[in-house]
Amino acid sequence: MLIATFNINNVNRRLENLLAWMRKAKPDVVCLQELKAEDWAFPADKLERAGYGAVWKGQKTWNGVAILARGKKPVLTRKQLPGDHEDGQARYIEAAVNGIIVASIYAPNGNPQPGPKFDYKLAWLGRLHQHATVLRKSGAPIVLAGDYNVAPTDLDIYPTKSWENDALIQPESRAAFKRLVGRSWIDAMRRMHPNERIYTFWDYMRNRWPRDAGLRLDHLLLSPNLKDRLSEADVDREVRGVDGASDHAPAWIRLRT
DNA sequence: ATGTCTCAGCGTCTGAGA
Repeated sequence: MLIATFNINNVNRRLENLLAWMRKAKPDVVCLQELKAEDWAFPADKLERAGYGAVWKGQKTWNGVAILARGKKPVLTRKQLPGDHEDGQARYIEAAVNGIIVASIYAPNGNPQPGPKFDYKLAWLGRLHQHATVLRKSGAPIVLAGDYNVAPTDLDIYPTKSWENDALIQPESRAAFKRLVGRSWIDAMRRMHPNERIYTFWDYMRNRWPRDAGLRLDHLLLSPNLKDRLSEADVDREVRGVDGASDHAPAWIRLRT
């Protein structure tokens, strides 16, 4: 079973890119982030025609997350992260697919830092940690996939000083991610490629794609009971190079059935 | 400070967010 995460950066603007990649990669499950569409504007009919059922949580202009499943509709279990009733941002959706609980995650960017947006990012990652623990203790197999907006270590960013003050690599951001992963969750990409520089995001600015000046921000965390099923993990980098591409590429894992 | 891209709105540019 192939499970992918893809920050699409506007699902309607880039629907043709998404469908072209899906025809080629044939993922069983796709977690999407940054839909940038309200619920009514989500292209469910077109995805259905491509063979995928979907659950989604949209929002006007910003954020928005979805889970797609080939040949079936995911069974929705949650549409928001617990822990803050005031939080109306569409950054979390969770569903059961093929016996696995899958979450599509879009963590806050957190810039500029320091400031309220950075505080919100750290608090949000803390809430995710709490909820991830609840999920893990349920004993179900779980995949937490999405854009965490954290490059966990210096191996997850090209050698540079340009991002020194950016929320994506601050020690507090990295510590929050590390706490979440803890000793239980498996960072699937790192498990399969312990020492490689692997990126999932290349900023539009400053020629960063042609220079391969990327960051690894999109992660698939597996609950420990999925350890022996993980057979492959990679990034479909070429997707970043096509016309009208998102600034992220799809990251994916393969699980033995 | 800049670079890129996109969208919304007191709109054919500007500010905001990533």
